Amino acid sequence: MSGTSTKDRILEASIELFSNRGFYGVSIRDIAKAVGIKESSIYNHFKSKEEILDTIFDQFQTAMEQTIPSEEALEKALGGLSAEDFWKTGLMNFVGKTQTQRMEDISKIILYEMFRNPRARDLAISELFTRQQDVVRRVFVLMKERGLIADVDVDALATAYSYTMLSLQLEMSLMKNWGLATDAVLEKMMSHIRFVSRVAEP
Amino acid sequence: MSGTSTKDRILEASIELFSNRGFYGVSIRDIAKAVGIKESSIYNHFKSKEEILDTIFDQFQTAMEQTIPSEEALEKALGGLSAEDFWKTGLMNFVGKTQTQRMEDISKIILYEMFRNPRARDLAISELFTRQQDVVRRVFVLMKERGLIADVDVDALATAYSYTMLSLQLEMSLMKNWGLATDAVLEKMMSHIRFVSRVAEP
DNA sequence: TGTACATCAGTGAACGCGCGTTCACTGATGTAC
DNA sequence: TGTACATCAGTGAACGCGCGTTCACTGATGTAC
Repeated sequence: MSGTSTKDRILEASIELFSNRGFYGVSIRDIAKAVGIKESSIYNHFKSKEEILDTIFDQFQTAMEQTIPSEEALEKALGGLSAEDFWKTGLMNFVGKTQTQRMEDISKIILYEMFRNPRARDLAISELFTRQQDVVRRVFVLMKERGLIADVDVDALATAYSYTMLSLQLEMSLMKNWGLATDAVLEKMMSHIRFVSRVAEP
Repeated sequence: MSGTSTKDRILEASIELFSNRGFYGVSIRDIAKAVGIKESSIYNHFKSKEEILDTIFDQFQTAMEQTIPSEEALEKALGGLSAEDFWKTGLMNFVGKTQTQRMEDISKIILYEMFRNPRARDLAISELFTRQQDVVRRVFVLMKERGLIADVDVDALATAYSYTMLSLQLEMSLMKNWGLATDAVLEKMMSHIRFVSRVAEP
């Protein structure tokens, strides 16, 4: 299986290390040790340390672009759910999925590096800030069409929803990082969903 | 004047450098060059590079604790303003003040380091996440007492307001960092204030 | 007032160390005939 | 089937470099008598 090639193992280890200590806090020797090879072997798979980061960003971007839901997918996901239940279901899927751990780690790397790495900056703007808000906005538009929410400003509603969630995700990520309890943050997320749903009630 | 002592100049330069390149991205030689002294001179003022960071965090914490407004100060600031005008005034003060540039830079350092530095983690939780929300909550309580806002859940309202602003401040900080236009982010802030005010209208 | 001494910020040279990267190599595996 | 050769992942040793920090020093300023 291709999932266990040395190249992939280098990427896995790098994501885990970079997300905890930042790109500059991790050495090629750290990565090699985590993979179980010698540092010179890394260069059989990547031209430089920078290229490892680039490859991680490439994979993230591809994965994010593939997760943009189509209009049909959104309608199907919404199904017969109320606004509140829809967001709660989405949140539980997000929290429960182990698959998102990888994406969460890469998001952390992007937040780390966005102030000095132009690629990370672009990904932060397009994927973390803009994309998330955009999907949320499309869902609210759909909900409005179906009469699930009142005739409110969907842009402002999407900002209030997604930007709050972004901060809460950051706080959640920080808690997890240090092994602290995440209950309070999760409760804040649920409470925020209830609040936004109530505010937009038809 | 004490503001131009070598020690203070080292702190100033460190804040500027750390906030742009992170603690590990800046060397003692970088700091010395920015101040205009030799690297060995740094050690006449600080025991180690780590101690510079600690001192910066100390100053930040002291400054933050001094800016907790008293109940009287809040009442006075609210004056006869409407909810919307109060927040807009606060935002313009925040954006306009050059004095906050320093605090903004240190906030950036804290966000940078909070995943690996325990002190930064504690400051992030207490000063960036909790404190801001708490002051906002107190303002909403006051507004509710005066009938300026409806009988809504002030905790949820404070979360929606302050956590959204936190993300927007992060986005603003990113834009400024790269010399990109901040108009769109500022407009999002204003629009969010209008939205929250409308939502809580009595 | 002048002299002797203490204090203190700044300096230049050096230290040991970990960094990213290179390179000649080894040994296993695949391919051609 | 066996032999010759190419390919390729992994290795150990070494490189030049920048890092944080130390240390003996210098020269200016302050203090005591």
